[in-house]
Amino acid sequence: MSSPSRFALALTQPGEPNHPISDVFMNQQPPPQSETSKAQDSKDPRVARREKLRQIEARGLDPFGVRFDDRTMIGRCHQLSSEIRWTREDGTDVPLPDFDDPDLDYRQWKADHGPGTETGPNVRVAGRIMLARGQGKLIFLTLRDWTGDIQIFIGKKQVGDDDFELAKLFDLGDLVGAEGRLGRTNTGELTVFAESLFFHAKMLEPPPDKHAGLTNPDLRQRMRYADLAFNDGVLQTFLDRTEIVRSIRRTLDNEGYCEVEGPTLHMIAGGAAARPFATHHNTLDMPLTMRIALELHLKRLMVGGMERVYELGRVYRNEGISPKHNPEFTMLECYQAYGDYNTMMDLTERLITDSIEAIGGGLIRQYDGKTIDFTPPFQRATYAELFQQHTGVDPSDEAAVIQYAKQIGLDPEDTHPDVVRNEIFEAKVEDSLDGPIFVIDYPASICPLTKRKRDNPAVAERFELFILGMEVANAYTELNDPDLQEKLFETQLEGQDEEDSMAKMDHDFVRALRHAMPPAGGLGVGIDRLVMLLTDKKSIRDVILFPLLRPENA
RNA sequence: GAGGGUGUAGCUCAGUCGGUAGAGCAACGGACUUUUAAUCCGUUGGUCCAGGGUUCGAGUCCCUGCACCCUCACCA
Repeated sequence: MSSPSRFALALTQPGEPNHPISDVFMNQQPPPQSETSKAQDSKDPRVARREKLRQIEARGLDPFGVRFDDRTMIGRCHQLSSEIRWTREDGTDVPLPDFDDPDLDYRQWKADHGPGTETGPNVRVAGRIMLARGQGKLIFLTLRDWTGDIQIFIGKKQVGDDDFELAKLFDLGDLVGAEGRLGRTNTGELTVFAESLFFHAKMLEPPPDKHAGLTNPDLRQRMRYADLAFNDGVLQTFLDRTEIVRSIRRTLDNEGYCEVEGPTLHMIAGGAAARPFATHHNTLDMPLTMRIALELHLKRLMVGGMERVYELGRVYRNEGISPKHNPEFTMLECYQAYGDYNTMMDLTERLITDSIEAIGGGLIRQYDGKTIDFTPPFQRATYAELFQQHTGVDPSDEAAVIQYAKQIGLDPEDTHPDVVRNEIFEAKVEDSLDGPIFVIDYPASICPLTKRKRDNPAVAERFELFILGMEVANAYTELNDPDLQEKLFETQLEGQDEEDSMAKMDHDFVRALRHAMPPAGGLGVGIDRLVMLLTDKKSIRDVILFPLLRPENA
């Protein structure tokens, strides 16, 4: 976080002038007693922080601050550094040296070019104290807001005895403010030379290790606020996630899509194969499930005339937790009337390349030490081709497929041949798909919501996008034939448990299709996995702010 | 669900063969007006995840439980 964030909007802050807290806040109340005063508490760093809080109050300041207007965001300070001038006594400006040069000795440079004076714009910054270096009657702080870090110079002579006493009550993690001139220290570091100080909020808990941060993964997830505040890059990852989601909305909005909000409580958890969370409505005395997909309601809307429609929202699947699975996760589903799965392939590429543009870093990216080239068009290959390539077995040769399944330890008995094929595909092909690659044309019987190819009803017009073995997107030419849909809902594939089936009878959905849904392409994207890939994060928990955890031990 | 790993100071981590509980950072006291994870001197700080067992003696060995991580299974 030492470089300014690309969250450009945050660099300016609306507001009115305000006043140092000492002018507007006079707290005459006695300081509150700390909750406990047991002997062992003297060992606890929290006690020292409570004591400083009391002393801040005793100085007539609110240890939890007041409004602070006309703030200069720290990223903006870095931009304003170009306004720093070095003026000789004769009034001429000397161009400043290159402060990025690690060998620069600014003290020497000033001696060589002086005598003169450095001037710079006045700024008012606020943020969290990340580092503090005391040096007698001097204190250096490293202050961080969400646009970057900057150093604050606090000299006893410069801020006065009063503010210097206040600065001695600062702890790592406190939120403070400073007003003063922007300039450079002898080493050339951009610095706010404080003339007055402000106190905004006391951190009463001890901060994590100032260098290592909070590394305990359990604590990082339970105390995400501390993870965000003290671990480098965490905030940026989540800001990147926001940028990716914004970009996806922008891309779809620009293409004329309309965003909607479907119900999250479903009577029938359809649209995907997954176990749902069960819940209950009391007044209606009715069992309900949390949605596992967005699909069936968005298609109902296409029947109603929403020709380009999408929803970007949370779905819930009551299944295992792993580095790639969280019980609730974010899906995008979008549907385009009169399109097909090829339409959605092109759209998928635009959604991803636009997202990359939004967070920067280029189309060729690193993930876990591997390189992913997102330059479109992405590779395309059929399911059957890849099957043949990776297994050496012709997927249309049923006997050979069964033979191969037994060979790799699968049990093909009483199981539909397409399910067997797919188990082989998942076991032997998916993991080696580095991609980005569109796998197209799936066996029809495992795709009950997908239109079949006109010339080959055994194949469904479906693709999945794989990147480094991870399924990122899934799309169909949507099945809009109500009679076939009803039939597919009735067909339970052999060897498949009911809860594993995507085909759950939904009479209302079939009735909707009977009102005529236009031929359409539909796409689903796992947003969390896309964010993982674009931000180089190995665990879905690193891109979900508050992943599901077991309750904390008391 | 199975296997493996981890759990020690506020944080990050050592802890040998079973023999008085350690370091760095943070905190507290002191020196220092251009530092950069500031430095230097000094001090304080422990339910060794929980419970049980073996033992003269357990952070260490054994059993049970809990939490987290990893791999696998499940899960498009």
